Amino acid sequence: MTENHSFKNDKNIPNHTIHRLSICNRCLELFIETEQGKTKKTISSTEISKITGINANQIRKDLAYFGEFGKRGIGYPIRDLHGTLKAILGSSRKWDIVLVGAGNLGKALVSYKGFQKRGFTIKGVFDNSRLKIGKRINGIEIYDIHSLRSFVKTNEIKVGIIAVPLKSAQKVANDMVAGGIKSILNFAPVTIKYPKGVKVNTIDISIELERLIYFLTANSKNSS
Amino acid sequence: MTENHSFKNDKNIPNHTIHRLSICNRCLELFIETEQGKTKKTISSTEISKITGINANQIRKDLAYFGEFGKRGIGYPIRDLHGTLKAILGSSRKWDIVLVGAGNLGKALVSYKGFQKRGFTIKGVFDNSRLKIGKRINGIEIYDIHSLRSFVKTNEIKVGIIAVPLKSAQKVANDMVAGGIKSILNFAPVTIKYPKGVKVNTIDISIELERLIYFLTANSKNSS
DNA sequence: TAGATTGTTAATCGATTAACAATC
DNA sequence: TAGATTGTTAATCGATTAACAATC
Repeated sequence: MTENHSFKNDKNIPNHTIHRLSICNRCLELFIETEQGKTKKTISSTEISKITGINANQIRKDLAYFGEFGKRGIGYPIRDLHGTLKAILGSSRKWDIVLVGAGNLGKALVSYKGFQKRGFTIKGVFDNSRLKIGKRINGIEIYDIHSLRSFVKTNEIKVGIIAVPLKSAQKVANDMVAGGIKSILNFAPVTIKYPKGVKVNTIDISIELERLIYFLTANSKNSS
Repeated sequence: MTENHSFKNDKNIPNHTIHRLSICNRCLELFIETEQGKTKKTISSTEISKITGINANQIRKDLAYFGEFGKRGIGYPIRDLHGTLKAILGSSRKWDIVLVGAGNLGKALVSYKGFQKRGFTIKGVFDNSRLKIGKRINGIEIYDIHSLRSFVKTNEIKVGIIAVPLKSAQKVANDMVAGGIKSILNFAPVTIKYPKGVKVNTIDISIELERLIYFLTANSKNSS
């Protein structure tokens, strides 16, 4: 069932729009599986606002960048909207990815179920430890880090995840880019340098905690 | 060696400022440990810009919200600046946290070394599985999820991490808030509802990947 | 027709970048 | 004094919110 969910994409899409649409997509997905969602045919921006926490005006605006998907006075057809969002976000396609680092975090990521759901398949896990190379986690073989570059190239992989200690993160990123990877999700707490045409998204867990902490301390001073 | 790194905090601090200062803090920390960093006494905003990738004007502006830490014509005294940043970000204090969910991700987080470095101590891990309760990961005992609320209350814990499947995430968040937790880092792919005065930061790994993917697909159309 | 809700324009708000006087 | 670099103001840019005509 390959449906056609076409959308335009001329304008300059604001940075945050994609993030919000991703959240809408996720919430819609969950909503469709509820009792209510099974029977409901359309959903309004106000209702989407309620389940996502995103301002309704903004939802309409974000969607409008890609086309007109709703009916005035009615709302958006739920299932169609979900299909469109998936198409916009590229999660209707399948994406092969590589994961570097078979430590605790790497293992957790390999067994993370959310990936399959959104069309991501881990094609190979890489590590530099003799003790790990050749073994398997979750059925996926751990390869020697030295073969990363050629593996990426021959399999034409465009997406990579870095889950190694900070000292080796930049080196891994370089290898990924050399092999042709364009999108990197980095969990190492370093600022990665990369050429134009490549995008790196760093998730630093400590930094995320620090942001929360700042809020705590700031609030204890001037409780707003 | 409890130094005094005072700073003012009257103004309304932009949202992104804290995130950027966190990155500066991390990069400065790494820089101090390099050969160059060991001897260097001061650092300019341009130099910080180079190691962080953040615009130099912005770095100066971000710092200016909290005080005057540099000398015109000279730059910022490296070690002092680092101390000030730690004080601003609250990472010079110790923070006790609880972690809920002893699955793969939970295990990875418990053994994550970055926490200690930034003053976070996991006081307890909680799970609902009979098989896990009573066992230990990394020396930290796994408690029954039912004791979460009272544990948080008696230990006056303000920070919690959610690493459970999406179906139980909201319930866990409610218990945390009921116990007095103010800051929650949530790894479950759901939008958590929470009362005023509490802050929740959700890290959804799939969504982060989707953002990268959008960039890939958008680029293949109009390669800008 | 009346009520609801979209798509879009206008108004507001906030964040980033540029520029420069102050000063080491 | 000349060069460097801060702290801060002004200019620009972008994102969010409000408002409303179009229309189901």
